[in-house]
Amino acid sequence: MRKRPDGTTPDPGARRVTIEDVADAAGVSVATVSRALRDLPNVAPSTRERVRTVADGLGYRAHPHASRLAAGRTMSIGMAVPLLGTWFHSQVIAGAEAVLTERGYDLLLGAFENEPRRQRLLSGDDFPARVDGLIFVDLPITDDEALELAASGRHAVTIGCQTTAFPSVTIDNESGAAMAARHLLHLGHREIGLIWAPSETSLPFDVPGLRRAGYHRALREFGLHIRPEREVAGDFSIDGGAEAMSELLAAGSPPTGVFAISDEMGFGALRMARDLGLRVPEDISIVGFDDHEVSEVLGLTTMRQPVVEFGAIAARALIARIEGRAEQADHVVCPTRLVVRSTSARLDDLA
Amino acid sequence: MRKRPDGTTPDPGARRVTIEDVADAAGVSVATVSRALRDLPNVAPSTRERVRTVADGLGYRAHPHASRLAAGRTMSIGMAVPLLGTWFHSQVIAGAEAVLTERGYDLLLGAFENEPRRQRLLSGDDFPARVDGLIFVDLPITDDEALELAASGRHAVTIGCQTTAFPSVTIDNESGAAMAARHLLHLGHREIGLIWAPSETSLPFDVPGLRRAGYHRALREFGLHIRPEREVAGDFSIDGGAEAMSELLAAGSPPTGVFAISDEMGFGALRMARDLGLRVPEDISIVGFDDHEVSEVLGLTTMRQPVVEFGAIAARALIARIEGRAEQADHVVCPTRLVVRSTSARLDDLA
DNA sequence: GCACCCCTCGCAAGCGCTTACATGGAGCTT
DNA sequence: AAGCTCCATGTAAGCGCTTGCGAGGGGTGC
Repeated sequence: MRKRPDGTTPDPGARRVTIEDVADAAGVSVATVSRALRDLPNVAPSTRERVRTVADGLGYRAHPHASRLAAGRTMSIGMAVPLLGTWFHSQVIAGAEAVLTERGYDLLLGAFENEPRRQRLLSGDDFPARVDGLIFVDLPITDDEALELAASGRHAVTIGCQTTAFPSVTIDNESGAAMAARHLLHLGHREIGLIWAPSETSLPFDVPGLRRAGYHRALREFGLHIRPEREVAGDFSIDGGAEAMSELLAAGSPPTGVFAISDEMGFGALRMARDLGLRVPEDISIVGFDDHEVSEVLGLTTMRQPVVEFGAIAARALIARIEGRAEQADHVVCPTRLVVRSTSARLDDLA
Repeated sequence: MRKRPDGTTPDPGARRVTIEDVADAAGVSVATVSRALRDLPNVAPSTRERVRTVADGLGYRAHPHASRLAAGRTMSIGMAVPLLGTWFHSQVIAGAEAVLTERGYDLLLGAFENEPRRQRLLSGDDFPARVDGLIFVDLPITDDEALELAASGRHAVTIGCQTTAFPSVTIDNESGAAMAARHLLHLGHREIGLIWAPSETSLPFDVPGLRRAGYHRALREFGLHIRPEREVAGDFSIDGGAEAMSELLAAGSPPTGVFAISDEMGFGALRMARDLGLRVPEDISIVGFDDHEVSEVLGLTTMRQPVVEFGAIAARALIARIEGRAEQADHVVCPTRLVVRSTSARLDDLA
């Protein structure tokens, strides 16, 4: 049994194999073991091989916290999302996880549903301190906050928003939304409602705001003017979409087409329209944004965005930064694409 | 500037406030700081207060890896799920995260889409070594594996399956499924198809197998006999459900009611039925299992299970174990409940 | 055959925190 | 007033790994 300086005897069951055990068994120093196992130079091939064999035989694995402490690297990255459990964020997380795991990084997850938690995730000495890098998903972060974080030596990548301090992966929300609205316009619709969400922030990358701007752009292109009563903001959810739809339909002259800035809101809108006795698309057309996996089932016309890719691209860019390569473009803008299904139809087809 | 034994000068920007800085500033030893900040006994109230103030002023936070190394605790728990990005698992994760965060634990996420990764998540010296406890979601784990993990001093809770070694949170899959099938039977259906998934394992808590058994039980209760050609196993996904449905409908005498063992498979079944020109529920009834958030939109009749709760209950039980309390019941079986919507109707109503 | 290199490897000082044990003074007991 | 107990602190040895520095040894060039 291994002696310990403090004289205690470690629990035999719980004792883990340490680098020292490997060193003893291989007849070399711990330093050599460390170097051999991590493919560092200056280790004779034969030694490296022997150490590897011994380590495998003993089932040795470096104690994560110890190596992290000593090396200053954690081999884990932190991911901050506004909400866990939503389709969009799950997909992004899944995309990132696949890449991270493959590269040997662990994924530490955090949600910032309130301001204290947001602070914590941004506070250089807390959450960011325990990981090698961060992926912020739709995190409202000012340029100053980002610069401060960067100045303290942290690596990060943002998804869905953009700062000057870090790489980002986004889509062109405005163009995408314009394309969605144009789809309705091309189908002959002129009374087009918007279901969006309140802009939570005044930051320049406010997603709902950008999509609304795209909708405006398309309307203007067709010489229509913006009618505020045609725009209803709701909760970014199915129920939010349903409520917004009901409000939209309660108006004097209800729209013949509706653009919902997320598929989930679109789902709610669809349900509400049908609950109110409208046929979709015969009486009203609905277009969403995301291409949620269920959209196909519902036949929802939508703008597809490569959600899983967001996570994967961000993870790759982050790792590249951490490992000192900066191969990736700083700001990746992913393509979006209209997927026409059965919730949108020509105005002429109206009964 | 703080001197370092090795003579180097740390990057001023990156230097973090250490416990030593606090000790110096407060005029006490690091030991006292450590004790004061962690509410350990044997610290004079006045000292504790002073240390706290100084620490706050300096913005001190214990370096996570250092304290973990020294204390042996990580204040983080690991969660292993088969897949990231599915609705079910996202919900479970969300439920766990909320509890964990509130209690100050971090969430380390891992997926075990293949066997090497499963091994890694179970290997006492790897993933489990870096956390204080584990939550396994639908992880195929044998009793032996669980006992071995427990013997090496690890804490864990399983969701969706059960071992003798750890607490668990599950539902009564068989009864739930029987209830779903009975719903169709009560509506007068006698030709009932099953869309299930291949049992990946021979473990006793095989979910698809249990749900299938429940379906069998209900049929038997009604004096019907099991017809293997009425059971199609598919991928646990929308497309899997669609394919299974198409196979079911291709048979000579198609069923008038179908029980899909997950809502997502139910979605696919629904889509396929409609694509093939069938009206639901007029021509065929469909019942799912889960109560996915989109099920309401689609009107899918289903068995609801408290998915978010799974995560929350597991997290609480795990923390109780870790912190030496064992207040929670060992094996929690959550209730399920039939939610009748519009995809199921009386057989009489058939045209 | 000698000086010089380069390579492999060991030594030991950390990384920042926790904690067993030692210390010393204040307050009590008798 | 001597002897104890108890509590607040300090001291220092780890936790297990990484890494700068130096040492020794075999090769190479002239």
